[in-house]
Amino acid sequence: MQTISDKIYFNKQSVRLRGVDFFDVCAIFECGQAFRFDKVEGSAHAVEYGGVAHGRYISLAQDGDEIIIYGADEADFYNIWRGYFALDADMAAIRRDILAHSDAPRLSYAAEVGRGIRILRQDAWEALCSFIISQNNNIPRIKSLIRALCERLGEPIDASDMLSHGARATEYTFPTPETICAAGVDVLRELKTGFRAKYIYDAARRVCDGRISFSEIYAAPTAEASKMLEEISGVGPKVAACTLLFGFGKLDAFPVDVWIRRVIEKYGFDPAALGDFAGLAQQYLFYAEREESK
DNA sequence: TATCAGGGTCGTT
DNA sequence: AACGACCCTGAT
Repeated sequence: MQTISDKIYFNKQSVRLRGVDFFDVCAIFECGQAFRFDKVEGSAHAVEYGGVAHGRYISLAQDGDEIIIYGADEADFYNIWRGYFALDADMAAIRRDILAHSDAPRLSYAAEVGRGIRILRQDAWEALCSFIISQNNNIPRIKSLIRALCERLGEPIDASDMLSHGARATEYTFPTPETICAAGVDVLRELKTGFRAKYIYDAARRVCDGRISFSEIYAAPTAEASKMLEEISGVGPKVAACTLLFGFGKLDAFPVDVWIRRVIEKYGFDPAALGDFAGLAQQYLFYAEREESK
């Protein structure tokens, strides 16, 4: 197991890590991989983001190389958050591998801009559903649609002790495929998901009746896993790649979206043969391009 | 107020 | 392989 950080301190409701490198809370949550975390305004820390993942509300604060996870104890840290935040990944080695596969100046630049990005290990169903919603949509609306979906069909979480960390008194889990099946496609329409309603419903149906098997997708190589996901109506190569990258930990998945097309066009960037960690390279390029457009 | 575009995909040529 | 349609809304 890779060294997580120099020191870890556990309290009843928080975990503090010191000496963490390649970890930028702002970049992690602003690079468009997770839609349920928001910046905590008026935080006592330099940066703090709060949100729900794996059925729990937490916030992640950062001051320099010190990270604090609020709302987590030692058991949660080892069972959930160490993996979720990829704290066991050898980022230096991964970055060396990426840069050894391509000497494109734009990539080395973007890898510096996005130095602190980590690919979060999100729940597979949540990732699938979220990136179905993301198609032909903008990030603010994607976030508000997902919030509405969770408030309507998710389970309430008592987050009253996290109010000072950006939580509402009640937060909601991401709804299961079973819940979405039971609710029906009309509920998804009411939430104004538009033409995506039938796609979300089809995905839920296929997961519930076993036509989509997450364990088979996990076991399959990325190209085959993508074909399995593409059986779902409304899932093409891009949504499948995002699902595999963020929900199944397949770091070689390389989502090609409008921003990456732009990078390929503008810089003559060649995305072929980026290696086993192409997905992180994609996040570097995506993040750098979007930051520049602001 | 009007128009464009948004982390794409589908159905039709 | 190319092209328009698609729900709705954030941005200009």
